[in-house]
Amino acid sequence: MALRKSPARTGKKRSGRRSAVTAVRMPVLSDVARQAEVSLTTASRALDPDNDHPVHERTRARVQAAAQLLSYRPNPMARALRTRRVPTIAIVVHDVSDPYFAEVVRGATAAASARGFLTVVCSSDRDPVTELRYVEMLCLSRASGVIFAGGGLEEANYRRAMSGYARSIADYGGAIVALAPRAERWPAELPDNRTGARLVTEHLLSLGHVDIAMIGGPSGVRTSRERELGYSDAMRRAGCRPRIVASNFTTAGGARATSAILARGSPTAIFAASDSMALGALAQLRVRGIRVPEDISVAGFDDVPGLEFVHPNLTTVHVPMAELGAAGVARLLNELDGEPHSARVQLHPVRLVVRESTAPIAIPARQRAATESGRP
Amino acid sequence: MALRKSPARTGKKRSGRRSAVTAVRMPVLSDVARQAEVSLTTASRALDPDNDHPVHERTRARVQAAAQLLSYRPNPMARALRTRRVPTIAIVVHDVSDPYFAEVVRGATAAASARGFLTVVCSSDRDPVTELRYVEMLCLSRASGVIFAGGGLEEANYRRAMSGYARSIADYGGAIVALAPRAERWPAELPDNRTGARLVTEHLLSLGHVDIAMIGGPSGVRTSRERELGYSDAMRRAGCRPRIVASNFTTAGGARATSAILARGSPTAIFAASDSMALGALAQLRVRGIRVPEDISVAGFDDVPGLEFVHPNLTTVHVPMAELGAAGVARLLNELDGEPHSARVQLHPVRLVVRESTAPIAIPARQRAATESGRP
DNA sequence: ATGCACGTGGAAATCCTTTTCCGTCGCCCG
DNA sequence: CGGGCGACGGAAAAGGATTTCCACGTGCAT
Repeated sequence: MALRKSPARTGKKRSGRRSAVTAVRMPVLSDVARQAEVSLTTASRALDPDNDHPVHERTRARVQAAAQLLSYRPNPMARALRTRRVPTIAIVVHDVSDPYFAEVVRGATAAASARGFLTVVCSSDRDPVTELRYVEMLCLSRASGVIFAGGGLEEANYRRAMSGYARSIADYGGAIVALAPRAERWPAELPDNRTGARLVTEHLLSLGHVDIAMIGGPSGVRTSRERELGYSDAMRRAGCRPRIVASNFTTAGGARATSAILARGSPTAIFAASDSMALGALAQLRVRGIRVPEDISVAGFDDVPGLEFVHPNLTTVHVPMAELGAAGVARLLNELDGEPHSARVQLHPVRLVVRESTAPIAIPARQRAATESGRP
Repeated sequence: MALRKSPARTGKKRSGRRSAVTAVRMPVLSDVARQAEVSLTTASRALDPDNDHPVHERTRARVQAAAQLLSYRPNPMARALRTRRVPTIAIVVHDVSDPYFAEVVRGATAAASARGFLTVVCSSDRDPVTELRYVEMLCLSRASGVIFAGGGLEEANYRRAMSGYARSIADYGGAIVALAPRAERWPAELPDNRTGARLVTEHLLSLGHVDIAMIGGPSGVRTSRERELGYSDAMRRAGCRPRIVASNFTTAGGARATSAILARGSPTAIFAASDSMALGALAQLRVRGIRVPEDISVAGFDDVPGLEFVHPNLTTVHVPMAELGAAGVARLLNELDGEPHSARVQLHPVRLVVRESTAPIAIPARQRAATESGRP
């Protein structure tokens, strides 16, 4: 927990370097007030639409004209100091270059910027310490809200620290929203992971597959668990035995997991808990000369952008990533405004997208016999 | 240019919601001063390693102990108000979900966070208006520095507005760094685009290709121009006629450009000015049943992560994206510290990465005859 | 006429840190 | 011994907006 003191040097060494031609000083509120011949107070009130103190319409117009004339913009730092909150929304992701998070971030920043909020993207690179450091920074700088795009850890120290920060954020009036299932009981906008996994699995089952292996996410991550649950449910309901090997949501991990699966007997279908891993599976199968979908069907999860350019086009579950990000921002703003909140967790529907990588099972006689007798 | 007034509502409506158990107020500097029995001034000086005012070692120790005891952290907003600068670095990209920018951002955020800076990622979605809006926000909030990861526009209004903001940033002591070639004469850390393009082209030429088409970037973007120049140079030096169709750096654009190229006669090799576009080319060639590299060789540019999982593995030019981001941060911090700056533009070497998508030309007799007689 | 409410506007406190300017003390030197 | 200087510490201003009181008039009711 020992954090570095305050490492951010603000470049104070060089103080005399500003451009020679002294630019006209940016106007401040008092300039506006003087120009409009009112007091600071009135100027502030006239310019703040949310302020409910009555200001005569004539006065307000005068002030606004003055502000316009001087092209005044309030100083965000002074405002932040006084209101004890900065109008920025932070998005904490595990990895910016993961296309899933990239999409979420895209949706969130667009929504935030449309409402005049800057967004800070913090990428923890899947390191809990880095993540906690970020969250502390955010606490200190009084970010209006924090959106956790990725799941949390179950580890005790992590959870304790995180709940401390969460309390502190709530104390100063900030809000928190999660976009992935977490142990903490925060407001959440979540994809319907379980249903999605059930849908893919049922799709594969309906194609005649029985031996369907799953590449799961890291254990201890709830998203993994939910997707695995959906898969297991469907499998068991169909009377098939689930078979999961854990991986880490990366393409390389997907490739490795595929090797592991093949080492223990080739299934006829592989369901990866994320598209990245499915891509790894595809690559691994190709180097082994196993055809998809002729020999093995492959399905992913997420429907990250660009999938239409991989071959074969991946069957997957569409998760509305950008929409999730935008919903997170909207939710955050609602919470900040103290509006009567909807249900704590809001589930976003997902849908199965069948493309080329899944096909009806080609049943060699040998294998049919095996599956029929193999389950007494 | 008309920007919305000050849309960031800071949630003032709900003011009485803070948690019932009044959390212990975060300690402020005066608490530390009282605890250590020194004045505010001394406390501030004792805690600031950069301050050169002498403080007795004993006093400093006492203050630091007090700060430790109270677990004091300076309030970033008050500090920012006073120093007129916030310790955040903004990275302006065209598109967060573009893997090229994602990598740059990853490198930059890692470097920045290691130095205690938060990074703001601003994604303009290739819209100049959005980009300008962001830059204005950054100006107002006095970001220490702005890194432009993408290129700028040549359009007059854009350039005028941008140079205004740049001046304003310089005025308050902020710094600007570019990671792509721009018209503005800012400090820059750039990939050696021209050499890279020359290298790929020479590679293709050395494989016997003569009819090499290039998929370029948008015209008016300097990165496009440089890469096109490297290609044209090499082509002309080899006595071959360059042939460029402009696209937009996206995968879809690459696919479209490929169609356009094929419509005007099939080359034996295609060089795309970015990997995204090369991926589009690969996809397009596949749907047309054209084999890579047997029928047509394809090369890209950037070496974005994950390329090892596409088939065939793409020959490309490796651009050190994360390194570029990190270098940008380092450069920015140097500028802020007013250190004697190195050359204004620092070129980062790139290197050719030959993989599977390029191969020696398979010369049908017909074609050889054509190329030999076709150029008198 | 006195009191009260209301609409309007202002003075000053507040947020918290950094920095400028000054004062004190001890010590050395001419 | 007076003056100057260096080391150290403090009071107060600055930074710019928001917000809490308070004041002043006007109109109305008592």
